[in-house]
Amino acid sequence: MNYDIHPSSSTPIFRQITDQVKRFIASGQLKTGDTLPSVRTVALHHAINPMTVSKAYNMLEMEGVLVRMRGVGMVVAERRNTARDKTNLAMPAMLSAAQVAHQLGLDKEQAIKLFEQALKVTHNESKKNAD
Amino acid sequence: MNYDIHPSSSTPIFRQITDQVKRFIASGQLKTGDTLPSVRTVALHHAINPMTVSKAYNMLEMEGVLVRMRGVGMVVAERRNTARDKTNLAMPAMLSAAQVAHQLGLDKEQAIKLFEQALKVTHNESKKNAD
Amino acid sequence: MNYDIHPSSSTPIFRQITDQVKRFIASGQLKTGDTLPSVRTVALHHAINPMTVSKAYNMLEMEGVLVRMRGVGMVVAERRNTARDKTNLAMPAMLSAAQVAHQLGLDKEQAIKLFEQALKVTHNESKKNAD
Amino acid sequence: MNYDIHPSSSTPIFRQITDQVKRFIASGQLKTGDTLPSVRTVALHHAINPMTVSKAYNMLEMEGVLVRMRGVGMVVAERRNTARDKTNLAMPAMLSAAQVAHQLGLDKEQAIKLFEQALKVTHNESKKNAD
DNA sequence: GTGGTCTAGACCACT
DNA sequence: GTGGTCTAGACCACG
Repeated sequence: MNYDIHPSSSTPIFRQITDQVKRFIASGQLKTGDTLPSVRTVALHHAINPMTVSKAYNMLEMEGVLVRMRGVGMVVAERRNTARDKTNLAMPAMLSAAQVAHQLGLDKEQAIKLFEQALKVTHNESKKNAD
Repeated sequence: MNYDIHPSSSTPIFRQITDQVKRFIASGQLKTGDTLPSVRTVALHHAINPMTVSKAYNMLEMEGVLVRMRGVGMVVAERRNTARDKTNLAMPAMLSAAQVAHQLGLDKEQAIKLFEQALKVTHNESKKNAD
Repeated sequence: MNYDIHPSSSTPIFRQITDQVKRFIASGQLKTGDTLPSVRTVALHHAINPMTVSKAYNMLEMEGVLVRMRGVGMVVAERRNTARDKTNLAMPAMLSAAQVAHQLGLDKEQAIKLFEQALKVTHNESKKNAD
Repeated sequence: MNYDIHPSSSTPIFRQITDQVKRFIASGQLKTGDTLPSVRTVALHHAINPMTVSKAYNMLEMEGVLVRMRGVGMVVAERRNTARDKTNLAMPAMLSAAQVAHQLGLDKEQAIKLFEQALKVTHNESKKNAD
């Protein structure tokens, strides 16, 4: 289970982490009781500030997504209704991609073609990272 | 031609302006050679600072969307809408949407279905704004 | 005798005119007593504001380069020492080109090669305009 | 690493900064990954407004010269100095120098001779500044 | 600690 | 009339 961090992205790093944790839970890659990678591990692995990771985990704890277990670390809290979660979590990104396509005057077919390309790229990337 | 400014929004005012100008151009409401409302006009009309408007116009000039014509104002630049340009502009948003879909464990069909919904929503939004 | 005006250039239009008039005189294309194209002609031909042309001519008159003759227009004033003038007039542009080349880390040969290309382009342009 | 700021110069302060940063990079005093002096530091040190410095850094970021690293500051971006890039960057200045030469009636040899002089001057200037 | 955004108001250059 | 530049000072987000 690896985070995909882009330090130069316009979205804050802590936001990238919280969003991805939520998505991993919704997709079932993280289940209730699973422990998350430690703050130190993540910070070292991605060369980012531990405070940033800690902040992300804290926010997830405050939202009730994670629970802090002494001596263990952060673990995934009780599972929620994932079907609906998935849509809710996916829509913002979908909408912004759709908006961009619309502003560029792309028609439906062109937009979907590009999106399919992006899916392919993403799929390949994740395989590469798994090595 | 009026901008829709929300000073309390989390997206910076200058960004709201740049986005809308791009949208106006993409939709054909602004065509090559058209002059934009002057910095002062916009600033007075929306009770915002001229610098803010100026910054927005400036960025659009640097992106090649507008051209500054001395003593005239900002003018819509020649549109060089290569297919390649469009792809380059669209890919970042497409990739982030694809990443979200992938991390949620959606398969290709589900992802595209959500994307089509987003396209529909965006389409309707733009029609509403045109009223 | 045609001016080469670039309204979108960063150097003001009136400056472009004054500089070119001086160069034409230094090169002998304009001699003492020659009349310059009228403000109206220039303004119409290049689609610029007559006030701008007038301002340029006025500044040249104040510098003693031109003389205003009633009913005739602006005529070239007494001739100056052109050999030295040429160098003085040419150096600023040469220096800025040299500076750019230097900042880009080009060596002497590369810089001169580019400059020769530019000379060729300029030469061809002027032939085209003469048609 | 210190900027040389002349507030009374006719060239805008932000431009003085952008030019110098580019020069530092071209000369190797700043290398990929180096962090620049912070906006506040520069502003305090030269008694100028932070916004002015910020604007300069911003423009360099948009040009791809710098990269903004969150919580770290501005960092020199990867240098992709294609020969083609260089030509594109150099040509405008070359063309305007060539135009001047042409309008002064200089032939190719004379023009190149002047350009070589300018190169020499520029070269000496840069050595002087390096002291 | 870093940069980003905005305001209010001034002065300048160009057309 | 147009936009450009700068100042002084405030508040925010991120790491």
